Amino acid sequence: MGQGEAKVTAPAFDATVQLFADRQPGQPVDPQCPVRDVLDRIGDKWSTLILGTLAGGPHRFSAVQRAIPDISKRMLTQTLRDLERDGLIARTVFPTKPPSVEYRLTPLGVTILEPLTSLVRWANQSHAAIREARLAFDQAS
Amino acid sequence: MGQGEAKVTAPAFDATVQLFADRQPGQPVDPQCPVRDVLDRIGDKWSTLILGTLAGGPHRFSAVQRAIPDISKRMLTQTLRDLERDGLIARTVFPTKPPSVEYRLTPLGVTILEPLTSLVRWANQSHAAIREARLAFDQAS
DNA sequence: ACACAAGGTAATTAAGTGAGACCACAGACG
DNA sequence: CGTCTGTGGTCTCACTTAATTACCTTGTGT
Repeated sequence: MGQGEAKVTAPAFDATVQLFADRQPGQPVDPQCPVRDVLDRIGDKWSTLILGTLAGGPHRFSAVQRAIPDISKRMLTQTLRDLERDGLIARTVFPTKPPSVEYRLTPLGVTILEPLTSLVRWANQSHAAIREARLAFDQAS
Repeated sequence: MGQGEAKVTAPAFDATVQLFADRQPGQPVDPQCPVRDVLDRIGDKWSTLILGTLAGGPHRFSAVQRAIPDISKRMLTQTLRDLERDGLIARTVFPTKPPSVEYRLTPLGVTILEPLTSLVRWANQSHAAIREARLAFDQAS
């Protein structure tokens, strides 16, 4: 075996395969390839929700927490820091009476909204089909 | 406070905000919204890599494992099952001499390639900038 | 009988996540 | 004066989930 397994069923797939980890068929995946790196970051539980919130404009710490009520302060702090470290959001401290902190998307952070929106659109469109598939799968168990 | 924080800085953001969890500003996020549901699934360590592999055509279990060498059999089995449960991939058993199993994308699974490719393209384009930002952030610690 | 491979499961361990106490600072209240 | 509130966090601990290592089952060629 090993020959003729990976038959391309549509030309559009070629581009996708090339984009994924830019590897040759049969070659191992680079563990530090951009795809894995990025998906590890935005694939967590909160990053996309925070990015989606900040897409609506700058928010203060407590404002983000109000927008996403079921996030704990610990996770909010950590996720914000991770996003800041990756250059997707910027943190600005204002020396007001009680010091307030504002978070906003950087230009780089803005650029991720497009692919993210594309994924969100797919999620909304496909959610019903996915739930059906789950139901059918669970009944056949 | 609470007023005027979420100032929209560009019209494109509106659509994004609407897509995210289809919530009103100030309203809490639905914990079961499609976005969270989908991102929980494809946001894990291996799903996207498997989808990217199967984008190149049907693969047998061991072929997927060869394509992604650093995945354990346990995770490969589980991720394949989860993707099958969600209707993104189909599992077909062939009663050959040693019974072989083939995994392939379903029509629904094919439709996720487009948004996913969009994200992968962003990852490749932005990886350098992200690594720079990380370096700068870590030096300023 | 023996090694070997495909496909999968069981048990163990590492990582992610959450709840809540605590801190520093300033101002308002009593 | 001493306490209370609000902001933007940090810290520790317990818990839930993800992920790795190690084993099992079935068939097959030698």
